Amino acid sequence: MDVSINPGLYLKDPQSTRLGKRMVSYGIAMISEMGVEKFNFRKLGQEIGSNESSVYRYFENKHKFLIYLCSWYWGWLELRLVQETLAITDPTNRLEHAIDTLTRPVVTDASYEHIDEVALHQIVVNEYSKPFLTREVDQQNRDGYFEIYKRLVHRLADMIRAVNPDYPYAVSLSSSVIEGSLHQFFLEQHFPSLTELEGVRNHTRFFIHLVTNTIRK
Amino acid sequence: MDVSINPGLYLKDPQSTRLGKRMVSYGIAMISEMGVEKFNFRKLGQEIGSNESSVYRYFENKHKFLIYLCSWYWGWLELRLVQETLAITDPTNRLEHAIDTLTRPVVTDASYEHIDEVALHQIVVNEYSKPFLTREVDQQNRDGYFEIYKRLVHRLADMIRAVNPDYPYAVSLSSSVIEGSLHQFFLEQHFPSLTELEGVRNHTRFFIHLVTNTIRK
DNA sequence: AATAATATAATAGTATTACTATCGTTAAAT
DNA sequence: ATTTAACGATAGTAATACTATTATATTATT
Repeated sequence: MDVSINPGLYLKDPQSTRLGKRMVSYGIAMISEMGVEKFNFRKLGQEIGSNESSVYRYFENKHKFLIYLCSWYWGWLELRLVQETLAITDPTNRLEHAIDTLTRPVVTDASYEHIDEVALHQIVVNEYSKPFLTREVDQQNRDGYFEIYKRLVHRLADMIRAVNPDYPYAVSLSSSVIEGSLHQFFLEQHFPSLTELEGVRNHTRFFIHLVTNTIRK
Repeated sequence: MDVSINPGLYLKDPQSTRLGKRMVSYGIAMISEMGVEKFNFRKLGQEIGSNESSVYRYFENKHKFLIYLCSWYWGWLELRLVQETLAITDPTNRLEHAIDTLTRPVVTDASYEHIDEVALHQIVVNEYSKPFLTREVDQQNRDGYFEIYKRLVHRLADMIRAVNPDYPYAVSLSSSVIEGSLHQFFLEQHFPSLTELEGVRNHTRFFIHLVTNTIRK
């Protein structure tokens, strides 16, 4: 199964060549270490034994590269969400599994060799709103760059509605959980006094409890 | 009542001079219109009929200027929170009023002439995580630049605990509400398909319902 | 195998930005 | 009246995010 990404996010599909895959792979490693601010295409070119200009032939700019990586992350999460909930017929049970999938700490997925999901999660946690918080967000939304993310939010919202069709804020609750999960991971790392969710299971516990109580009839 | 801000955020207190106040006032207007990316001190200097170098004598850099403005916002919110909940003795009632204060759309506060709270809220919504999402966040946290924000989160957490002392995630719930409120405003503006909270009262309804149900015994 | 087409590497260059440094002038304090 | 501090104006710097160009390597076509 492959994660499909809006072609507007790249000039040449990085999945189509060895070099392109190296850009993605090393890009994830570098950004998770140094952050997007200090990352640039010159450094990436050097790191992969290639050149700045070659990277620019694959990606228009750094920002789109970041959106590309985040899209991959959300697409991957969506795949896992579908896989892990497909067989579950009971709505409540399915919703709980969905929240678990979306909020528990990420571990490496062997299915994708050249992508380090843990490092990618680290990026998304530490830069999660940067793809959104720019003046160009509305244009980029129109261009469909956030489709995967939006689909994910709606999937969870559907599962919420399946448990309680009368709850009027299913989408807001869903977007709160997905964004909130990242935020709590961020707090755990940088502002531990602002969260109690240290440890592996607490994220999931917190959000399952929150959602089930919120939508209880 | 004055909002007190960590002196490390400025070189010279902008509240202490007319020129400084103009920097803050026009800075808010400009950033809310053009966003932090396109905003810079040269433009601000021009706008206030002064000079880039003068602005640099008040603020070390653009990022600290943004943190200064956000701190002002959070300090102002904290003041309102205290004012509006002080007289309420019933914990549940107090918590609901607190959430209302923190989540309802901002309207202008006549007490502060040179600050446009609505524009400031606009900034916080559209750039809310930028003060945090930098590599320097840990150092800046150590320097105390986020104390006001943290105090606000703990205030709300205390009120949550006052209603239900057994709920184990009061701080996480509090930080989720405060961050989530901004996020839902952001979605309303840029991704209306990801939220149902259009209109004036829905934000408050959503969060009061969420919190009270979540911590219900 | 020869040739054409394409992909990549290397380098140089440009415009912008986020500051710093300097200095003359104005305003405020003593 | 004189010192001191604040401000305004200009120039300069280092870094960044690209763009443009050309040479070289790789791949595809015949």
